Order: sequence, then C-alpha cells, then structure tokens
Amino acid sequence: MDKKTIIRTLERIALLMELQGENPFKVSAFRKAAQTLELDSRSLSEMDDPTKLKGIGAATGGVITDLLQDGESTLLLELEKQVPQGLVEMLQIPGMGGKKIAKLYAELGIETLEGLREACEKNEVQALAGFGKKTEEKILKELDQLASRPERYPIWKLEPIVEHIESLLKNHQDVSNASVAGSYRRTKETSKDLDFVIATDHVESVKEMLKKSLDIEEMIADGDTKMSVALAKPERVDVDFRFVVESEFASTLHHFTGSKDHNIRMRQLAKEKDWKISEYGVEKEDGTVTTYASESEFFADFDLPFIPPSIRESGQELDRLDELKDLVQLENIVSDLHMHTTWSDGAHSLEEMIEGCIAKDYKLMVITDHSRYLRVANGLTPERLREQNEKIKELQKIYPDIHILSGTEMDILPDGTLDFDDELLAELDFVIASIHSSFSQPQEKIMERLFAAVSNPHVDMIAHPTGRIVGERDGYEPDVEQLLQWAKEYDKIVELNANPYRLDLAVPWLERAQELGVKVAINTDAHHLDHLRFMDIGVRHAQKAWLTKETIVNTWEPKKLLDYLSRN
DNA sequence: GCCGTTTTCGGCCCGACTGTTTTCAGTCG
Repeated sequence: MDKKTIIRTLERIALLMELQGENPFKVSAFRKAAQTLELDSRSLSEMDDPTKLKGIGAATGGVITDLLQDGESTLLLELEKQVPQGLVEMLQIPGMGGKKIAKLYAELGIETLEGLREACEKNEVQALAGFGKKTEEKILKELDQLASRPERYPIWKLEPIVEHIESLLKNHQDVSNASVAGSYRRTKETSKDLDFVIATDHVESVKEMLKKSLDIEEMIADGDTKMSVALAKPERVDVDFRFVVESEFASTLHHFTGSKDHNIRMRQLAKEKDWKISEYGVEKEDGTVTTYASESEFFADFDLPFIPPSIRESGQELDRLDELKDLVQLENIVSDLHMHTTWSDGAHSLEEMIEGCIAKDYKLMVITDHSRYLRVANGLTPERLREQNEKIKELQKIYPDIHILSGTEMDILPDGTLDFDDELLAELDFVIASIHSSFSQPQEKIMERLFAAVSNPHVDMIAHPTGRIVGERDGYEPDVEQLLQWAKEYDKIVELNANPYRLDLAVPWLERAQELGVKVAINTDAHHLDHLRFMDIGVRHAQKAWLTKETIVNTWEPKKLLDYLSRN
C-alpha cells in the first residue's frame, strides 16, 4: 500500500459522497484528510501512524486502516455500489454540483449524460422543485459544448489574451488599477479560466468597453461587481472580471489570486486575531474594516513578508517564511545562457542580442546557436561555428560591460553520438547538449543519448531536459530521476527552459534537482529579442519549486560561473 | 466528519450571482 493510493481513495470517497448530496462539511473532511497526507513530505513507511495526524479522525482513519490491512476500503466499495459512474461526468457541467445531481438521480433515476439529455428534452427536469425552464435549457446547451471545450488552457495560449485585456484596461480612463489574478497570476502551467481585478468608480463604463472590445461568445454572469464572459476568440476561454473601488483593490487582488488553500490559511491566521478577511479588506476586532494600498501592506498587517503569488499554493508557504530570503527573484538574475541569432534560426543579429542583454543589465550572456544536425534551423557547421567564435571575440572588445561567451546548442543525435567532436567543443566557453529528434525512441535509448551528453567532459548543460510542450506533448519522457543523479555525479547544469511553451523541467523535477544539489540555469532560449522577457516567467516557475539563488547558476557573479565552467 | 481549554456541540472561509423562489439554495471561486 502506498500513500498515493490512500490519497486517491479518500478523494474518491469525497467525490462519491458529494454526488450523494452529502453534507458539504463531511465531504470536505475527506478531502482535507487526503490533503493532510499529501502535504506531509514523509512517505508512508516513515510515518509513525498516519491515523494520528491532525485532520484525520475515526472515519478517515478507518479508511486508512482498511487500506493498510486489506488493500481496499469497505466504505469506498459500498459507495461505488451506490453511486453510478455516469454521475461523476455530470460534475463537468457548469452549474451542476453534488446536490442537483443527487436530486436528478433520486427523483428521475438519471445516471448518465445521455439520460440527462433525454430528461431535459422531455421537459421532465423543469418539473422538479428547485429546477426550472432556464436550468433545463442551460443543461442542454452545456451538454452540447461539453465535448468541444478543453478543461485547461496552457499558459502560452493565455499569455496573449492576458496582455490584450490588460492593455485594454490600463488604457481606459476610468480604470485606476487592474491586474490579472487567479492561477495565471500564480504562474500555473495551465489555467481553467482567467480572472481580472479592476479598480474603478465607473463599473458600467468599463463593462461597456469590455463588451465592445472583446469577442464575446456568451455572457455567463453580469452583475454590479462581477462580469463573467466566454470569449469566442482566440480561444473559447471563460474570463471573470471583478470590479472594486481603488481602496479595496489590494485585498481583492489577493483574494482572487488565491490559491484557495492559501486563502484558507490566511483566514485562519486572521481568525486567531479575531479578525475577518474578505475580498474588501480585513475586519478588525472592533468591527472597522482596514484596506491596503498594496498586497505588501496587507501581508505586513499580519506580520508577514510579501509572499509572491507564484508560491501561494498549498498554504504551507506560511510555514516556510524563513526560506523566502533565499528564494530566487528576477532581480537576482545576471545572465542568460541560451539564445539564438540569425547565424542559425534566431531573428536577430549577434549585436542585437548583445544589446538586448545589456538592456537587461546582464553581466554575462552566451550565444548558443544550433549545431549542424539541425538543418531546419540552419545549424552551424564546425567552420561557421569557429567563424562565429572569432566574431564574438571581436564583439567582446566593443562591448566590454558584458561577458559574451561563445557556445553552442549541440544536438544529441539519434544514434547516441554528439554532433561535434571534443576538439571543437574544447574551443568553446559553454556547451549545451539537447535532443531535438527521434522523440519516440524507447526510454533506454533516450537515456543512452542523454548519458553520452552528461558524461562528456565538455558538455556543461542539458537543455529542455524532457522536450515537453506544456499542454501539447509529453516530450521524449526520459527517466528524469536518473538524469538528475547523473547531473549530480558529473557536476552538470540542468536547464529550466523559461519559454512558456516549454517550462522544462516541470516543478516537481526542479524540487528534486535542488534536493539532490543539482545546479539549475533559467534560460530564455530566445529566438527573438522579445523572448528575453521569458526570464520573468522562468523565475516565477522556479519559485514554485522554491529554488534558491544558490541553486540557480545565472544568479552567480560572472567570476563564480566562469570558475565553475573552467573546473575541468 | 473533524475539532476544541472561553467548546464534546456548533461551527467549519466568505461573498457574488443565478434561478428559483417570494426569502433562499446551489454553485462557484
């Protein structure tokens, strides 16, 4: 029996109970028990007695005991018998929760999506108490859309939408403050919808502007303080707008940035002081409501430092405040170790990229164009690479304020050899190795290729180690644990590729890398000057794994990094 | 269902919106 199975069982029980229309507090007790186990970093065998944990009582503890003893839970088996499978799918329908689904099942015997459709078409649903004509119509409409709508949208699809909406808001005369909130602001890889908080004294005028400027497929809600729409283009994504007055902006932004668990922890903190947090401010013990000019002031009122949105997740961030001072920040970044120029498939010249990095106040940069194997990307032959190397040396004299290193992003070929020989690699300041081909090879072969790179003395870093595209493809699925072990053993850097398409490695692997003491570099892999801005997303992604400045080599001063690179 | 020393019963984070009602339940975040 492993911890994951226990957690999944408790969550499944909660879900099935919800579908029975159970008391929501009872349902959440099972969810909380699952979360308690999840948040405990110990494995099951390291735990003395999991049933003694706070939040686990007689019933949830009984489930754990059952699983440990018999490998199954009688409670779950019982529930699975009582609750038809099809009810779980009904939860995907917006507006349908446990209570309504339980009622439809109890009174009309509806247990599948198809059954629900038939009942609606026969107008049986609107006859139930608590249901009506509109509910029935809405269910039918949502059933039609169910198959076509993705559950979550990757960050790179949302980014242009967010930029567009933020610019609309910031350029509107009646908007004094506006920000995206929700999981997007927390830099989650994917989001279910978008949330915006808007400070204004003229809600109607801002709403009118948004209705006119956005391509809206459906108005989901249209109230005095909140408007929800489904966009038609470029994605059918739901967007929520919350309107507040300027003085409430900071606390509303905090509230709608979440996460839910972070907010619950904050509310518990407030409760200990006999205060009450709402999105409009903090109600003190004497009944007065305090508002804040910024989130920093809000946290300060609780004697807390500013907690970056990226780490507001499990609520456990409040137990790790002493680690905040070491957490990597954008202003700590002094170099970018992976970028392309017109020499291969980049859009800008060497000079332009150098000036772009100087504009970012970087102290060091590495030019890493593709190697010859990557024909589609105009990969450099050894001759052209040597030529580029010479050119960079000349440019270094023209730009003395930044260290310009000569590097390559060298392909690891499908047969497990490297694209350049050791003699050439030895002439370079920095060598990246990466896989761009034959993703579908068996893991064993992929690992053979990665080992060839890691074990080569000239290779400094493995770029985008899994080849994944967020929300699109899993990449070549290497044994990342093994790769990280090798990186430790051979003292190599693994990349956190900051391009929002990639964000590779993913957060759990970054946590593991730091745990093992493996060095990480956050790089933009810029193919365009504009891509240098991805550093910000990369840093926030790194924060989600609680990576420290020390772990991230591009926070290091040039001397320290150069010393490391000349270690052999 | 779980918790707790101002509690072993009564609250559990809190508020907006919709659709159903005719004062509120359900859902959502």
